[in-house]
Amino acid sequence: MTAISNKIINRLTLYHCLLKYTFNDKNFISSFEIADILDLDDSLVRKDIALCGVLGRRKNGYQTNDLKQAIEQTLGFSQRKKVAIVGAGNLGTALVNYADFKDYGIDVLALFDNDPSKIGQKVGSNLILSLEQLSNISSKNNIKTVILAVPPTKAQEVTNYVVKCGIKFIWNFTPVILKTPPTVTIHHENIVSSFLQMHKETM
Amino acid sequence: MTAISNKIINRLTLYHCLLKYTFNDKNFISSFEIADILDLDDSLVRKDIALCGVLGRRKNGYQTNDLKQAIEQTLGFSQRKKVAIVGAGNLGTALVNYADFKDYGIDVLALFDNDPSKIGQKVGSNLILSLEQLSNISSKNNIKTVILAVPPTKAQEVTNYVVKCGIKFIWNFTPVILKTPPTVTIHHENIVSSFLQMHKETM
DNA sequence: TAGATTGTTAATCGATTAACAATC
DNA sequence: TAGATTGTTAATCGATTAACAATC
Repeated sequence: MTAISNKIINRLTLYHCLLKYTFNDKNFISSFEIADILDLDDSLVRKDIALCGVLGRRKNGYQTNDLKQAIEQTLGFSQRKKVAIVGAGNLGTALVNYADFKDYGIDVLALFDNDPSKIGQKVGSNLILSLEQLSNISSKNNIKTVILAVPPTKAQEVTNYVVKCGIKFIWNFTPVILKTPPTVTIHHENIVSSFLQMHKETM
Repeated sequence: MTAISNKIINRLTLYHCLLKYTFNDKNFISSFEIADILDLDDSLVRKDIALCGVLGRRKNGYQTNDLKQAIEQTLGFSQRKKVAIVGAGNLGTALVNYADFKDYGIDVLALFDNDPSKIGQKVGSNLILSLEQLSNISSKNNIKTVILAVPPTKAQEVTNYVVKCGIKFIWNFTPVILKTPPTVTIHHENIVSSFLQMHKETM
């Protein structure tokens, strides 16, 4: 299978948001409506939808339920993705409680920190565990993905450790460019870049 | 001036992270080194750098200080960007305390919520204010940008209100596709899309 | 029917990569 | 000098847009 490009993944999630929140009471939606609200070209929308294997009706557009399910199928929302969060600071604790993750197949199973004063405390229903336990818990639960939300000064050191624990995907919320073996996939979450993109006209 | 593309903005912030955290003790860095660590083509790196107006030395590469400052200049880190956060839930409070914002010129001036039980409480050094006060405070402080971190059910309603208050940029952390007049710039922060991009090989 | 909309091909646009002369 | 690296042009690749026949 040809991997779907990042841009297409991004647009498909936007279509999904539209279907879930904006057009949840409609039966049909056309490529023109989607294109209009998201400021895209209508033929681009049709191509994206064709990629999900959905067929429209010539006069009515696409059935919203079909389309929503097809997007979920294409993006793998029903495949559960087990995740551990490392770093129980502001961001880590916010992400533990991020309710939307569940809808997209992301299950946060554990929250780790190094700080003795935090270990043992609860964040929502999650207990903060000592980072030492990651190795054990990740192998028991087959966790391959870590959300990294530690201070920049600790980022590389903690990365080295989680890689040793067998972690294969690191969603990096620190500003540090991490070095890892080629078998590990890093995804750098560049929150500030996103802000600057919004403001670029004023730069 | 031709606006810099989103992709270039993203790469420039990554180069900046490298200079700030990884190569902060080096005097020179070559396009090959940057390309290697970020898995990019070296000529792409040189083009990006040329865009910032930095000249390298044929044998040594680029001076790290020059390059870092030029990126900051190009991306406008020293222009202060005043921001209000609307929604004092987990995410809103995490973002208020996000220390890195300052380094990029983002000043969070106020935090608003609708919930009477939250209003008046403190988050770090910030007081949670009633959303009714946004109009006043944004016009007094010339705040044109809002970070929207409210529940999906309130997203459009609150958006309508902040637009009425004169807000021109909305950084949308909700999953709802917002409708606004064309004079307002929306930037949809699609956190889950980002995760799915990382995991796409496993889809 | 006439109008709206799909599905898809061809054309265009923009971004990346390859190549290489210049030169420190 | 020889080697490394820039700066930049030309070639390629991929993504978007335009166009339109098919058809409900």
